[in-house]
Amino acid sequence: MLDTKLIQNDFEIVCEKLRKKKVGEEIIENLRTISLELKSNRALLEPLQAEQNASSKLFGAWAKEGKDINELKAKLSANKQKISELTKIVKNLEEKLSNIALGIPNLPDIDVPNGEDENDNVEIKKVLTPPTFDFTPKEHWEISDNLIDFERGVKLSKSRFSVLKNRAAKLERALINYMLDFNTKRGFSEVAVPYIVNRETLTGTGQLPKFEDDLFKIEGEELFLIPTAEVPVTNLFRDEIITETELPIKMTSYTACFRKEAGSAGRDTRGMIRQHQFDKVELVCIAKPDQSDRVFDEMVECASDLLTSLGLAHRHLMLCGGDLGFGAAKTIDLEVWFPGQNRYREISSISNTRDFQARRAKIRYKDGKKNRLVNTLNGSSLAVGRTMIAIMENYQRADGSFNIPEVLKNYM
RNA sequence: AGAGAGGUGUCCGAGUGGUUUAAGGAGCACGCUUGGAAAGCGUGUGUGGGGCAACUCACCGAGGGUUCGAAUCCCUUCCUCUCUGCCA
Repeated sequence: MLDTKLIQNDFEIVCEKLRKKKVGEEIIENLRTISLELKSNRALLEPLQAEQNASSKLFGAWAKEGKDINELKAKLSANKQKISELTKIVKNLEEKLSNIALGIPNLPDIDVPNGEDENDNVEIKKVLTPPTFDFTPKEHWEISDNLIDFERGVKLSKSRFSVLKNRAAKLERALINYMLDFNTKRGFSEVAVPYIVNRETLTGTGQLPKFEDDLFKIEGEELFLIPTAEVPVTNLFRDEIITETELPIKMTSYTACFRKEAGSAGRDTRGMIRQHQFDKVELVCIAKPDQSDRVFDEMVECASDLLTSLGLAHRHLMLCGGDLGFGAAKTIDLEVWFPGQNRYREISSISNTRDFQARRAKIRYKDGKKNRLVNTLNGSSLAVGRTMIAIMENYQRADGSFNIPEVLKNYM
């Protein structure tokens, strides 16, 4: 959520920044109008409430002394009417305001490049060189004939579900353990969290109210399957005031993730790239505003080094404004090389949301006497399924089998 | 799932219609004291909004209602605990 004071006072700057994210000015204008209207109505309401409070106190005293209270009572009744009318107006405006405010995306950082979509993302650097083959490299589903069972995944559930067998199942498990250990050594403490969360939790991180269609909802309950560990882990601190000395808090968490992939019909239907259920090891950090850039770099480095340690060639991309997610002020994607597809594909996405989620989720820290909003950051380290198929493709041999990276051998 | 009890600030906890303007305690911060610390004493200390400020409004799980006035009474709902049932 954006700071309504910022919208009231620096309207032009907010519009300018949101243009990068392709948000129309009418929405911001509307938000500003309502917030100003709310402010003026509150200014009318509050003196009435003050009077009501004071007079009601008098009422008690007078009644005790046996004074005549009929006139006072009439006055207070009339005042009560006015208060209830104004309260209705104020409540209504508050609701309107929050409905609009919760649907407006975060402002991008100044160094975020302009651009329409993923084609305008800016490559920052490449790490490692893609391997060369003396045969035509295959795609992962050609390599993994007996290891990933797509047909039975569909039988059990529906399309975009799969079953891992034997060495693939074991590799998946090895990767989760390896990733968690790697992150823990970098100072991220491990947490295990629920996979089913409520509406408040999803509103805190920004998935709701706007993106309900992307979520699996539990029938008959106000509960949803998590689309990423970012949701429960960030919300660990919802409605809390953190002691300043505890910051930054750096966490890592393995969870399954569930996404409807509502908008991606027809994309990546073949193979394991885009599934309704997938495993991911996530990094989540809570930091003071002046720490968050440093923490962001640490997270990018952690995920990138993890890929390097697995011998996987990858590149860093700075997302342009048009491709930036709803809550992100700044995002760096890591894309790993897939020889079978002959291209780089996303395997990690690291974002700084600044105080966008913190304002929604009311995550604050004590700065001397003042409570201030923290910055929250999240990033994958890494998407496990995609890492597994990247290993299959990059370590494949001519006979259709594949090797296991050296660092994983102790985990297999 | 059924029955009972309960949800008050960072924590514990008092509070069944009118100085609650949320007591008291712990913790925390600062000061005094001390060679230093502890203890002791003093002061400060909930959240959110408006205002340069004095100050002011709202908030006692959430949402409605009754009343001139609600933490307190009524309704709805969520959650926690205990017992019973079920279950890995």
